[in-house]
Amino acid sequence: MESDRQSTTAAQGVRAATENKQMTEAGRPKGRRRSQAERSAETRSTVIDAAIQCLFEVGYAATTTSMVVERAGVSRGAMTHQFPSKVDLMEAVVATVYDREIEDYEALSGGGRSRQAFFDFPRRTWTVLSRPPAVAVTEIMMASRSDPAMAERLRDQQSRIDENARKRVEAFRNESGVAASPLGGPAIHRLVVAAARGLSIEALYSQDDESIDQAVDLLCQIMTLLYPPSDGD
Amino acid sequence: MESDRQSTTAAQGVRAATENKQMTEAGRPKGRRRSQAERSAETRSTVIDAAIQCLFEVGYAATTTSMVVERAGVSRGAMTHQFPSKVDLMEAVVATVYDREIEDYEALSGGGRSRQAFFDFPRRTWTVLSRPPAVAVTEIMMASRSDPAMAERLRDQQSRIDENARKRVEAFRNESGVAASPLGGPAIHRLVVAAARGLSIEALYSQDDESIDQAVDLLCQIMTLLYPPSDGD
DNA sequence: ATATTTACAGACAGAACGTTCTGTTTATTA
DNA sequence: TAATAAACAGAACGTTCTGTCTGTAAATAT
Repeated sequence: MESDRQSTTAAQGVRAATENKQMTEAGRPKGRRRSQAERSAETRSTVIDAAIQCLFEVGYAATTTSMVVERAGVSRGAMTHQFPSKVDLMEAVVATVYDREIEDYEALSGGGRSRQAFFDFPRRTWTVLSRPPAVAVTEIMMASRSDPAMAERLRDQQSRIDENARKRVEAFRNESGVAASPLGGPAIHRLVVAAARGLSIEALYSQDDESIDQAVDLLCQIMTLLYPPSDGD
Repeated sequence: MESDRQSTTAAQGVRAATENKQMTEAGRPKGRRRSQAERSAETRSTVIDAAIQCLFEVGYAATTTSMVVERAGVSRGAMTHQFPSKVDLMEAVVATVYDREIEDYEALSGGGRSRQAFFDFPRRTWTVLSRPPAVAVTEIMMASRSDPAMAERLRDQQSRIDENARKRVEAFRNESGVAASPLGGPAIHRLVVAAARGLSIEALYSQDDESIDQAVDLLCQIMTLLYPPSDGD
C-alpha cells in the first residue's frame, strides 16, 4: 500500500494544490477547520514552492531537505509524510512546474495570434525558461544523471513535456497564419528551446543581462528568416 | 605556505601534465626513475582524466572523491596530496579542459579557412561541447552555484574562456574571407554557443541523436543567412 | 652518503544528509 | 460520541563523503 500511494500521490497532490492555491494565499478565515485534503494540498504546495526557490538560488547540491523544510516553515515530519523521499519531492516539483508552464505559455501568448506574436516565440520561451521554476527543473534534470532511479521516474515526464510543447507551438503557428517552414518545425523548435536553455544557464553566471537580451533578440529575428514571408512582407 | 602552493599549483601542474602526457601514455622504459615533476604530472593527469570521465558519465553529484580515486587507480593519499580539496581538483579540471579545447578547436578547423569552414562553426562548437571534457565543465559550472567558494575561483576562468573563444572566432571569420555580420558578431557567437550547450545537455537525456543532428545542421544553415553573401553565392 | 624535501599510502574522524521511527494532534466516519 | 485514519512533529539512526593525519617510499640536495 505504501508503493501504491507513492505512485499516485504526485499527480493528485499537484492537482489539489493548484486548485486550492488561491485559497491558501489569500487569507483564509483564521479559525476555520481545514479538511485533510486542504491540509495536504497546502503543505505540498508550500514545500514545493520552497524547493523551487532553493533549487533556483543555490542549485541542486545545496538544496537539502533541511533547507527546504526551513524555508517552507513546515516540520520535517510534515514534509516526509507528503514526500517520503527526496526523489518524490523532486518528481512533484517537475510535475507542478510542468502544469504551471502550460498556463505560463498560455498567458504569455495572451490571446494574440498575429504573425508577430509567433515570431516572438523565442522570447517567450526564454522568459519561461529563465524563471525559477524552469531553472529548478533544469537543476533536477542535470542532477538526475547521478541518480538512475530518479532519472527513470523523470524520463517519461520529460518526453510528455516535449511533445506537448511541440504540438502547442505548431498549433500557435497555424492560428497565427504562418506557413510551415521548409526547414522543418520540429528542428526549429528544438533549436529554439536549446538556445533558450543554454542562455538561461549562462544567465545564472554571467550577470550580463544585456548581452543575453541581444542574443534573444537575434533569435527572434532569425525566426522571421526561417519562415516564408507572407503577403505583408 | 600551504595557500601559496595551492594558488600556483593548478596552472603549473596542468602544463607539466600536458607536456609529459605522450611520455606516460606511450610505454615508458619500465625501470626508469621518474623525476618528482614527472610523478606529480602523471598522477595529476590520471586523476583529472578520471574526474572528467566520472563527471561525464554520472554527473557531479555522484562524482565522489572515492570514485575518482578508484577509477584513476591511485591512492587516496596521492590524490589529496595533489588536490588538497575537491574544489582544487575541479578547478584543475576546468583549467585542463580549457587548454585542451583550444587545441581541439584548432584541430577541428584543420587549416582550412574557407567560407564553408566558417559556416561549419556551429557544428565544431557542438562537437567540442558535447564531448566528455566540456560536459564535465558544464557539470562543474552548474554545481558551483551551490558552492560560493568554488564559484569564485571559476568565475575568472570562465570569462577568460569566453573572451578567448570570441576573439578566435572573429579571427577565423576574417581569415575565411567572410564579412562581418550586420547583426553583430558577439551576439551570434553567444547564441551559437548557448544553442550548442543546450543541445549537448539535451543529448544527455534524449538519446535521440538524429534529431539533435538536425538541429545542428539547421544552425549551420542559419549561419549562412546571418552573414552577407559573397560573390560566389 | 646523509639529510631533507616531495610524493604516496591508507586509516581515521567529524560533519552532513536522507530516511526511519515513535508519539501527538486533527479530521473523518460510524 | 467513539473509533479510525490521516496529517503532523521532531528525535534518532545509519550511511556516506570530505578533509585530516600519521607513517612510508622515492627523489633531490648537501
